[in-house]
Amino acid sequence: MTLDERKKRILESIIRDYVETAEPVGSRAMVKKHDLKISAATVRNEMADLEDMGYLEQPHTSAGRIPSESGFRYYVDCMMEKEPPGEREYALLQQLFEQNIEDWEQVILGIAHFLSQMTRYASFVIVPAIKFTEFRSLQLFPLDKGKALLLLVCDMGVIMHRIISIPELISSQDLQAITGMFNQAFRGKRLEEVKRSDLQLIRESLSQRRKIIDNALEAIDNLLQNSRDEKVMVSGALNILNEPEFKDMEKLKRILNVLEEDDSLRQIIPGELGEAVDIKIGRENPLEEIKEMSLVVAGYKSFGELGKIGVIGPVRMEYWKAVGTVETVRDIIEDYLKGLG
Amino acid sequence: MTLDERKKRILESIIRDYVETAEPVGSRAMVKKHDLKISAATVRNEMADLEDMGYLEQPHTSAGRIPSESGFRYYVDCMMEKEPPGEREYALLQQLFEQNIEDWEQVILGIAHFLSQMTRYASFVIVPAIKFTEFRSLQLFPLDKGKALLLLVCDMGVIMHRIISIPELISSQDLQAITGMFNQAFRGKRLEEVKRSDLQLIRESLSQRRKIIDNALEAIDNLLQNSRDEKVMVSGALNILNEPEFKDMEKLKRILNVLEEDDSLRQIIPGELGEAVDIKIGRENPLEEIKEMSLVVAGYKSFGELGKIGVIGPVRMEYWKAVGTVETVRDIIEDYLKGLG
DNA sequence: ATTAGCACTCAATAGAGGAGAGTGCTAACA
DNA sequence: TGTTAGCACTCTCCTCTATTGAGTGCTAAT
Repeated sequence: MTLDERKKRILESIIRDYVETAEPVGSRAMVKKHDLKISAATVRNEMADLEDMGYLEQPHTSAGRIPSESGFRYYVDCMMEKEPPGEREYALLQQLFEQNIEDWEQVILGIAHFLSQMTRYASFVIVPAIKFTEFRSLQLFPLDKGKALLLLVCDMGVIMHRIISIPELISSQDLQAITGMFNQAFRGKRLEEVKRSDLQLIRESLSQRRKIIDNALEAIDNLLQNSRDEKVMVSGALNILNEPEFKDMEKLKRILNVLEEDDSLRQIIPGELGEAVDIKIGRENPLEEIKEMSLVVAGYKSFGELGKIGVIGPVRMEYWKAVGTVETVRDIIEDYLKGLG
Repeated sequence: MTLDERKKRILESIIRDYVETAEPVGSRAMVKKHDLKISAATVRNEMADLEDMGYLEQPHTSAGRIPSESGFRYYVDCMMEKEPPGEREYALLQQLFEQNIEDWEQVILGIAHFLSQMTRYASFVIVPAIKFTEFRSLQLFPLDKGKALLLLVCDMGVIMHRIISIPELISSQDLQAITGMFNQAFRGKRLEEVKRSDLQLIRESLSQRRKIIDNALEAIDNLLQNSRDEKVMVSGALNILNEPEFKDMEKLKRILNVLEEDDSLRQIIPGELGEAVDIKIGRENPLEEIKEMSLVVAGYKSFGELGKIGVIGPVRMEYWKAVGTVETVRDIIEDYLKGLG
């Protein structure tokens, strides 16, 4: 279904006006504003056609037209030109990486912040679980009062620690022996491979130091459990307060609640993502709560896993800007991660 | 300024009704509801008195009365009976501590969550900086490619780490020597005492390994910087969406923004706190943005430092419940921390 | 000191009328 | 045949005007 040039121009004008003002667009006002070289009556005819095709709709008989979700979809698929961030913003983003190279957490936060600042929509960053990093070494440090620090070092700069209990009167040789045992067993394995079954194996082979090993194993299991979860970060959720379509309290509450809860958010975002930026408009979203919102998501490869970034805003979204920004940020992230590996 | 029994009863009835319904309370309806043994006319007279005293006010001539901020203040100071959480909730709270003993972060989050769930207001927890913990030991582990893990262990279970660069060809003896140096210099000191000047001292005394020491010092400095900041956690900010007084978008935005930004929040909360729970009602708050809200805060001692927990809600607050809950949670936290020290 | 009675006030609600923006249709035009 | 001007019509939004009703303050009686 392809539109002739004039219909396209009209559709685009309506979309741009509507996205800007959130008001239905009338034929006369539009002709004036966009300086189209045709009369309002002609535009009305074209609008009627576009409405028949399902790309426009009328809130009521005597109002202007607004783009339907199919209208936005057509625009996004066949007409849209992405609008990446400008020089200055781009520089700002890169700076983010340079400044906080040591602190990946900070970088992630910065990315989310940048996305929401740039687009004025809510943004999210999902960092995949780190189960694919490789185990490097394990250390036990005695602390005081029968406690020890268990330190788990992996590659990719992943380091985790826990405090465990140990018998008060254990020799440092014993401790070293146990440490060696663990290292032997785990060396070179991926974290996801270190399953309970492996842990069980060690437990059996070293029965004389059962207590301390049990504790250590439990701590490790716990750490792995944690690292198996992906991390979700949201920024700028309050931006939706500015959108007139959400002036209704109930709607607002529902949406903010979804954005606040990591689990609901995870459900919203598509599981699989291709190379291209993925766009879900309104009812294309599977979840009831956000059937009035649009989602712009991109996936990034992080140590072989799939991470996701994106923005979430009203259907009346500046898709050109959102897509341009999300895509740019994704590319920068991937470059950065490539540099690390 | 003390009120006679009847005036107190009337004031309390008005406060209870108003807190529940958010509507001005009229004489007739009140008499009926609370089954007071006096006539509406009498109540009207008393109300007029209470209004003269400044404890009540009228939105307009022909509306009922609502409690003024002074009215709430009088109630809170002279009449209120705290209402601590019930058995079940109390048990829930204690469970929180038992389950997550290893992960203080989790506990804090749980506390904030509990507070906001119980009271239905926004809650916050401020965890003081850990500058008063004592340095215990420092370790350097070589990782690959000229990198090492710097591990800083303090008492109270505080552990921090950073990755630093080291020369690729350094012997493990050298590394140990350097580690020993650091440990010597820092042992037993409080983190806040480890100032840049100390770091400078070490730097000079070991000039031959300048590069690695510089890196280590920078990392330590960085870590200390981080740990010097108190942590702020907010939960249930969206609860204010339910309060009818904030149905105005602009007001809502201002308040949510304050709750979202750690720094603004810090400014809101009183710096010094005594034993008792502190209550700030409406305009008693110094900051413009929350002059329409009330604050219930309690301080807790954490390793000699002052932490804070509390809730923030509309002036029309269930103070009895808020105070009871905050106080109970504070006590439990202090008990728990005492057990740790 | 308390209460019943009554006139008065004022916000909230509903309805009516008018203005304005926009449409669809028809007929004229290039 | 595509485009345009003209016009009647539609429908929301705004304003203006009762009307209602909860609540008060005052007065006089108990």
